Amino acid sequence: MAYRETSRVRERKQATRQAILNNALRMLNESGFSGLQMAALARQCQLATGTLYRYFSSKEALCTAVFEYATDIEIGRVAAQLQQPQLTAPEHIAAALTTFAKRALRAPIAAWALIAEPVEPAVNHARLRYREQYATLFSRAIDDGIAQQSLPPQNSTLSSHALVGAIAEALIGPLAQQQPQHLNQTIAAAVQFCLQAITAKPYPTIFPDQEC
Amino acid sequence: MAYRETSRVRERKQATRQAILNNALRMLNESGFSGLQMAALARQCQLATGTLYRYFSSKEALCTAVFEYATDIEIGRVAAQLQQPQLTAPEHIAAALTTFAKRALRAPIAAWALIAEPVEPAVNHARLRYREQYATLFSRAIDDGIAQQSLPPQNSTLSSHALVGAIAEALIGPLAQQQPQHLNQTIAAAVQFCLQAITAKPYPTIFPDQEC
DNA sequence: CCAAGAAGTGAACCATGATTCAGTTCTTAA
DNA sequence: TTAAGAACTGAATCATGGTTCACTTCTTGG
Repeated sequence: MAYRETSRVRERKQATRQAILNNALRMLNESGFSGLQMAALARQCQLATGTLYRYFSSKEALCTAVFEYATDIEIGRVAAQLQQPQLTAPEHIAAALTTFAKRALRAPIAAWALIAEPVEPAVNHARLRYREQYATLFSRAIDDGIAQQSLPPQNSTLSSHALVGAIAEALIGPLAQQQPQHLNQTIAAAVQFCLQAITAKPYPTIFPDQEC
Repeated sequence: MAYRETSRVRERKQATRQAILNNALRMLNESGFSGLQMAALARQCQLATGTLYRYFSSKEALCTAVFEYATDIEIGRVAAQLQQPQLTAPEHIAAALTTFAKRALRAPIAAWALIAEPVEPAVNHARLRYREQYATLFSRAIDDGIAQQSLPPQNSTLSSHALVGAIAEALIGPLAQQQPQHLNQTIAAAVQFCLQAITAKPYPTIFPDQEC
């Protein structure tokens, strides 16, 4: 035997892998998963198509990796807001939602790709984990608030999902096309909407038992 | 000349067109737009593939028509709840959100297709109209509530989008997998969340001016 | 320097699924 | 009954885009 992988090679491969992910993330920002094509990606990376398959066994695997890579970044930013010392739970949540919203507006296509674009089953598992992570982050913050009595008792899991949904829909959809100078107000209003939902005293349950 | 379209033929064509839409809607319910394939649809309709193209110029046109057909049904149901006499605005909205939620849970794939599945540009225009219609319905109801003082002043457009987003995310995502016997409670909780958001007295604006 | 083993290449291949079109069948008015 | 004009058919065609693989180039221990 005459060849054995050395650390120099290992690092170069690691760098290539990272470059692939970075380029894929850029493409994700430009056109979502559906615009992420193997041939185009290879060109971006100055690699041959086949080479991509030495790093990822399939497009699905690549997408999953990109998804997780992007996710880790996003989740990290939001988590950081929730960990600032000296803030109450509502303040934490307001800060986190604002970060979520600002980042989503800055990279709307990627945000949509992470949140809503339908993808292969394997990528969808990654998405479920992503949502789960958000849900966990927010629901933990809500539970903290309940414990320290800065928030009223509530189903924190449901609230956390609803929070993310409200922000996402309010910002990603048609409203996101509006003038940039109004965006901050829109974000503030959406955050306010969310805070009202979680801080208000329980609204008497209305459950019209209609058929539908 | 010996042939001229008669009303009998016109009606038969109309029926065929409707049958295509109905079958397409059923397929949409089973597997979303991505599972809506021309050959399979033709088989369902007992027609040849080519015949579909006599009724719709392309798959995109067909999808758009199906989208609008499905949309009209959904919007109609929600609108009906908002028009019940003798109810206050919060009651109207609770009823409408409940209907929205129940229907979404009964046909989750179609709901996801209408709300989130990425589609051709033309279909996307239809989706924007769809969201716009929802937004209009709810924002009008909110405006009514503000006028009759059953709701506090607020940005009704934003609130309406956030309402739909909160319900959709709370119900379409992971939560929808839960046991059916808990669904009603989940719906009630999500509706309560929404009502708290729109009925609460304004929460002092927090707008952390962080970078993100 | 050499040979073994990897990594890299990209044109060819393949799968999927929309679209077409030449031929067939149906409908109608004369 | 007949012929003009539609409507219908479905196999063939086309487009897209992921995946493969025979071949070339690089890396490394001896």
